[in-house]
Amino acid sequence: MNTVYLVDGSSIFFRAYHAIPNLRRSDGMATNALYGYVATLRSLIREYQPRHMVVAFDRPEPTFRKEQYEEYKANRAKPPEDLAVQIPYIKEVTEKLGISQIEMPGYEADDLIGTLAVRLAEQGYEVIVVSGDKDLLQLVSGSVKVLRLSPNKNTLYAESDVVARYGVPPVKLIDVLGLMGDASDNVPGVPGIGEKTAIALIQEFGSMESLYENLDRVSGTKRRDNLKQYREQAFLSRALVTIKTDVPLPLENGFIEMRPVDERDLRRFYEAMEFRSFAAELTPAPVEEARPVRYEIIQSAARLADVVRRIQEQGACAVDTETTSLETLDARLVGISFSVEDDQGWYIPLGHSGGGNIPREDAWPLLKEVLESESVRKTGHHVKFDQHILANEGIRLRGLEDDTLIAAYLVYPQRDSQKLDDLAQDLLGMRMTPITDLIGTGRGQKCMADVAIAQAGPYACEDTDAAWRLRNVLRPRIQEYGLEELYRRVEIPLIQVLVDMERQGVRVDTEILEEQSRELGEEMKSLEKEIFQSIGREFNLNSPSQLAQILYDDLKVLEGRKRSTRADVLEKLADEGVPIARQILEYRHRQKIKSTYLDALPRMVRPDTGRVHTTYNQSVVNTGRISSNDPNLQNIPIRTDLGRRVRKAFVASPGCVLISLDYSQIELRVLAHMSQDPGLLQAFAAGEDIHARTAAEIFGVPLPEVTPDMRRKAKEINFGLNYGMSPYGLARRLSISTDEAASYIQAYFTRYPRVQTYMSETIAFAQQNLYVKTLMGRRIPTPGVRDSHPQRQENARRAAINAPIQGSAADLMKKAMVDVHAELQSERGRAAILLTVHDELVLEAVEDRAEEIVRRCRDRMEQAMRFDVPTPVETSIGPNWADLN
DNA sequence: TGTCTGGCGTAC
DNA sequence: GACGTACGCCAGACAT
Repeated sequence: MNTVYLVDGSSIFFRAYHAIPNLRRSDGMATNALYGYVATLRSLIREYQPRHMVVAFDRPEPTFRKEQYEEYKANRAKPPEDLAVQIPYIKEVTEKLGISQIEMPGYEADDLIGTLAVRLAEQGYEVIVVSGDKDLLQLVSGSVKVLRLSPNKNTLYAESDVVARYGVPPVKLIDVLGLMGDASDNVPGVPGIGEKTAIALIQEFGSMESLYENLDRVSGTKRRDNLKQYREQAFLSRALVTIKTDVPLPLENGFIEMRPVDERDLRRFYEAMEFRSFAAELTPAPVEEARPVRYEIIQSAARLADVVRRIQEQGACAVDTETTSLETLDARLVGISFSVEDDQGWYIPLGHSGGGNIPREDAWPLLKEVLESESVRKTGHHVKFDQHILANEGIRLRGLEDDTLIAAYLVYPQRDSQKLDDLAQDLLGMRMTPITDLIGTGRGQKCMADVAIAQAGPYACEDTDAAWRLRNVLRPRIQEYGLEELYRRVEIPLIQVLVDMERQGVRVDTEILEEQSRELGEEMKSLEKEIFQSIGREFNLNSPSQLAQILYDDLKVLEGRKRSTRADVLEKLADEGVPIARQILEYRHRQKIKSTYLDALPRMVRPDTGRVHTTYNQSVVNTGRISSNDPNLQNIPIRTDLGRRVRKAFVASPGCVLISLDYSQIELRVLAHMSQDPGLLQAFAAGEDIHARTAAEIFGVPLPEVTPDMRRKAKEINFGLNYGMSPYGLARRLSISTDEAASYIQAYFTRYPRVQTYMSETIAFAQQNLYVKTLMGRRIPTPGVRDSHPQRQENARRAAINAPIQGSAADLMKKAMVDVHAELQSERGRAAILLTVHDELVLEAVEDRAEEIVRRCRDRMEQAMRFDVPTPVETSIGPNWADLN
């Protein structure tokens, strides 16, 4: 039976606050309401094992009832401070318990519950409303029951129980309450009419309407007079106690499902709150060795042939490699493990130093039958790494179906660890052997090749066992969250694209870098000398704290508590006529370029190929972007001439050219599409200069009369839009007053009203769900949007505005990469993707193929996703990265 | 000697 | 302080 529990969170924690007199954390923070709330939910979960549950909360803002009746709840004191401090934690723990929560300004929890109850009952659910409050009994119907909690025993009210207790059916309760009033909410009712009389009257007349039509039949003069005199008040009271069942609630698919609990995270929370008994229950039971595992070490080619047959029969397996190191391009294969069932695994030793391996010539053909077969569907954790290892051995992994790292990144983006061990622990309750148990730590660390096979085998099998089981846990979630397309069509195929890009690398001319480094080194030396001379002593120019001492304490050209020496502060100082400020800036800029790029990059070039091979990370950036490290090739300078020269060292191979393909104004276009603002859509459809168009709109002049300065301002506004721009931020960027900046923003939103609507809807969604979504359904957590700290909440709101835009642009680029990669397969090595820099792809191609490749790849990029605006791609061809664009 | 944090600055 | 997302360098503090 599909039963959904709708919990009145506010009533539960208010009751807990009063029921539990004094409970505090050792730092003094009150935790009584929180404790009672958690205890209630825990017992609810333990007793009923619900699969669907939602908790609703009241909001602090006045509700529509207050508008109807000024005195509504006027008797309620402001919640005491030691209750208020607990509210954020109540929301936090609800999230951690895997329960969705809902609240909406202007409505009470009752109304949200009422609406959900009606809607879910229509969908065929059995609804159980959980509350300590009697008002909710009016919702009871054939498919809605109310569970009233009380310390001694919980009482479930079906329709007949309501009649038995109150003498009227649930729908008549509002009439009863309207007459008798509700002292706790300051609802007046009719004077002199209490519960007994109200029930009797409604039993006799059936409703308030019919009571008033037949007023002359009511006994007792005084009572009749009161009813007559307070007629309006009676109807108002009934309106006030009537729970709304038509609140406009956006209801996400899967919203009512209970999510799996991250026990480690929950335990940390309980520990922080000092709920020791709750925490203790979560401590993993001392490893249940009872679980029998069938892990086998494969010692002969004949047995390996059996294993291969078994995997082929199954048509799917988890796979993992053991290697000599973590250096993707240098590591060698030590062994491979496979799993095809829970608690099962095979380990195939191939490169252990002590012997006992299956000989290469026997193993490779058999392994390839599995690994290179499309029809054997593979699962792994962080498969990009294994693909590199196998590629190092000349094996190309095909038939990849699941990467549990990527799946977990999509399904649980809020987790702080997506490591296999942690996922297995938290999602499967499986405690895995740390690798350090095998190879040790620190200086004495061994290589996996030197670990005995008998030890390595079970360890390796655990990995595939865990990956196999995780796959089965994660798959339904991918489905349920509507992430199938993103996962199967984009993220999984992208893995191979990134493997190829990383292996390809990009050619870097170290001589160019070394020459520039020498040049900057000399300039820095003389700048340093000049600075020391004018100050009169030497110090470490690279040390912000020493520099602050000079500027704030010695020269006293700066003052303030923050003692910042940031570029914008020095910039201002230079404008005020302090010459060393400019010199320090010049020095800093050179130091940055030299240390981060000119000197660091040559060290990363592989001497055998003359190329650098970055690592792309597909599962770190919150918004879904890819990041790059070792080295980071996504922040190579371009803004200043000095920095831009670094790009001259990124060169094409002989006979080849570099190609740049970049999406123009992609984030603004995404914004146009997502907000559906007519002005923006039209401007992009018409192919206008978007900044000039924005300027014309904001400043109210015809397009031809837009001055360069107007356009510059409009450009900053467009830029700031993505970032949840504040008047202050814009004012600083444009060096204008905050008031002026505010008026520009105001003007913008007047001309592009849907943009503003879109932004407030995004924030409302984030506050409702604690995440936002991209066009492809990627979820981006926004945990801070309910933070009680105003600054932190403000920051989180800006992040929530930016996330769908940045994230949707990332979806697009990832899809485009998959498409472009497919397009280039026919070139058989004559062209390759080298770099991805968020809205730009850099390719390398043999010179005489370049023109055609540009054309084909541009088309693929422009068509990668359907948008309501064009997504044009700008292209260029050149001998090095500096000469592109 | 290694590891972590804060300040800073590069990219989109 | 004050507009989003990353990565990496350096100095300086601290642990080993």
